[in-house]
Amino acid sequence: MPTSRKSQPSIQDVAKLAGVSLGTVSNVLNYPDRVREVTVKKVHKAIQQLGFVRNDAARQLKAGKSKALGLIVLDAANPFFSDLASGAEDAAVREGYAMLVGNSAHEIAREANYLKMFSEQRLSGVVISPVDDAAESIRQVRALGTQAVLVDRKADPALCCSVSVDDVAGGRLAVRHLIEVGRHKIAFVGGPLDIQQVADRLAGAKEAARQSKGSASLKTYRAKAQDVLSGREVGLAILKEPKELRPDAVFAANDLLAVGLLQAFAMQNQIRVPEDIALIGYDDIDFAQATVVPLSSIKQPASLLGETALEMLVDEIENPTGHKHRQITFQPELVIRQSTQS
Amino acid sequence: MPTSRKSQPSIQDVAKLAGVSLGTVSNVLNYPDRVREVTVKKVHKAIQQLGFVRNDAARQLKAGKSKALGLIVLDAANPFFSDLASGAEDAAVREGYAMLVGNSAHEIAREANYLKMFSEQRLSGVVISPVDDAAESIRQVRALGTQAVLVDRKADPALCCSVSVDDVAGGRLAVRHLIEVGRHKIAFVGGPLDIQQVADRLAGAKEAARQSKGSASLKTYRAKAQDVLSGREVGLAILKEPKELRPDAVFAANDLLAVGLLQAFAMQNQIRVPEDIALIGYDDIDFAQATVVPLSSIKQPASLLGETALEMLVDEIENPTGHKHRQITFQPELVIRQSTQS
DNA sequence: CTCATTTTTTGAATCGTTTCAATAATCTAC
DNA sequence: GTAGATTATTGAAACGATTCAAAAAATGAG
Repeated sequence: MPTSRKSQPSIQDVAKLAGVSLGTVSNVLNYPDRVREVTVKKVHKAIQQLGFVRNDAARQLKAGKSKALGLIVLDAANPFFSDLASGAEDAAVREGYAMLVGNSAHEIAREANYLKMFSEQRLSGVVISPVDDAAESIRQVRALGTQAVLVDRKADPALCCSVSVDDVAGGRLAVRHLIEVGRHKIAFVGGPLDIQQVADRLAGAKEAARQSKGSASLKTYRAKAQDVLSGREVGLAILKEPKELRPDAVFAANDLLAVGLLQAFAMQNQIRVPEDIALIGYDDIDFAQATVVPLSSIKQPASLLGETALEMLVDEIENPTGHKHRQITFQPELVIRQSTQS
Repeated sequence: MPTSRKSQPSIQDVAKLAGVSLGTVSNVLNYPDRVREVTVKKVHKAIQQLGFVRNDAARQLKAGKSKALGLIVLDAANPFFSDLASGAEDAAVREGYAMLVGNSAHEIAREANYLKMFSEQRLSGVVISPVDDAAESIRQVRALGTQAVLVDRKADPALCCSVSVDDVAGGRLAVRHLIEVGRHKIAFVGGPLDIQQVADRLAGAKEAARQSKGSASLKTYRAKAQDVLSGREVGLAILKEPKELRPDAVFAANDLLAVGLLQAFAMQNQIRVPEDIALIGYDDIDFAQATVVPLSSIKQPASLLGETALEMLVDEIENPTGHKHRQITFQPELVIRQSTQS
């Protein structure tokens, strides 16, 4: 049986073989109880024989809309976002939707590209953790009747729903904890400050430092990106500083950075964690508790974020009248492990 | 400007507004140099004004095939597969294809569901790390003219291309290394043995043990799944054994399991790694070097696997005559870190 | 067996593109 | 100024499913 080169069978072919009209085949596929049982059987047999598979493009063209949802995440390699995605995916399947995932990798062009793709495919809705503030993109997508929900980022209530975590509170929690365990020279290590999440965490950190009434200082180290490698780079830079100038505590804007810092500190064996430098991360990814020194972290309910966002999206799609945009904000949670215990 | 409820503008509407025929609009979209520049401008203006977005369903219906590829991975939460996926995605973008990713989570039903979805969407091709041997599914997808390539699993050369890593060699490398550093009572910790990768790694491990001429024994611990949690469970089970019966080395079928084992050992502080038990994992994920005790591992070129698979797929699609199925096998590599150094 | 009612089945029209042969417009050379 | 060549534009047909009003078949009541 050579791979058949001829074009694939259509509903017409099935109808002919089964000896019924094409309308009937369509009914068998979509409303089986409108069709007599003998007929259903005949049609199924023909479908089997021809290896017929529904052409989704034709179906969607007629329907005008696809029963699929999109998700665009900032960084697919970050476990925080895989968790978020899997929460969203489970919810989508539960609600009877398929789900397409795109990875913008913090690049506006890639994000735009996915949005365009999703628009062209006439998806019913999109959950997006936006690179920038995305207001314009959202408005455009909306104009096409594609609903949108922001995740991991607060939205303008006039614009759309959003599900986020209070990053300012998270930053405050982290630094307040470092101060409580007796540290004074605190460093913040974070990626580009035009990432809203990073800026917010820094703002919270600054606030906590301010509230210490001068007992704690906060210095900022810029990381190139939000990954392990960048963390390691900053770690090596800190190692190069004279001992007395080094911070005695570091708050990393996410766990990947914290892991990188830890690697650098451990690699050279010159800085002990937490004795010389206490270290706290953000996200509480699964690996945080398995690191050289188990990592304290600020926990975000990643999977719940995805799930909630998806459910708001489905509500907006299925109940367009009477839907009101809501901004849900979860509170982060401090998880203390060895890296901040003296 | 309220979210317009009326149906979206079509190429017809654009044509009318621009005062040209619909064929011309189509040409502007697809073959701009066939159209006079003034006309192009008129049309673009109309597109802008109406906020026209191409309907992909209609386009695909006409084309009969979509310029998108699919990827189905076994476990999206495993960094090995995120790396593989990102390698594949980069290659896809480079070749001018879009890419849809599905996560089968080791469940045959989910895999089948994605395959069906992909078939209905008439994707040009699919890269799949199959749950089972997938021969039947592949044949079916093929019958529809969708090309397929297996990844992380060797395929029957008569069936399709595949890109994999020699897991037997990997298992051998791991156990041989454990023996070389002086261990004798070796344990293999792995998920269900009907996962081919696990079975192969075990086979390699057994072979290495056999070659030691009785100096090393191999005991197998079954893990429920291939994740951190299951690893921790097995770790706790090992902790419960009387000291003298415990293995002095463990080979975990992947790094997630190894991380879990490490957590269990460290948590109770009763087993020192590597002094009491040497530990080696598999995959060499990014986190392996950041664990409590940096983890020795067997490195697989994850991103390269994805990239290569995708390129074979594209070759098969764009050059169907003259394409010959190939089975590429990469060799794994031993990475020694502290967890196996006495 | 007939008429009324209900259940099945039919097939033309539709969705929004792309394609392509036919036509129109423009350019070139003399 | 015009025939001939070239370039630009046109619009009907096609892709394959779904829909729905109308026709046909089955069922029921008398």
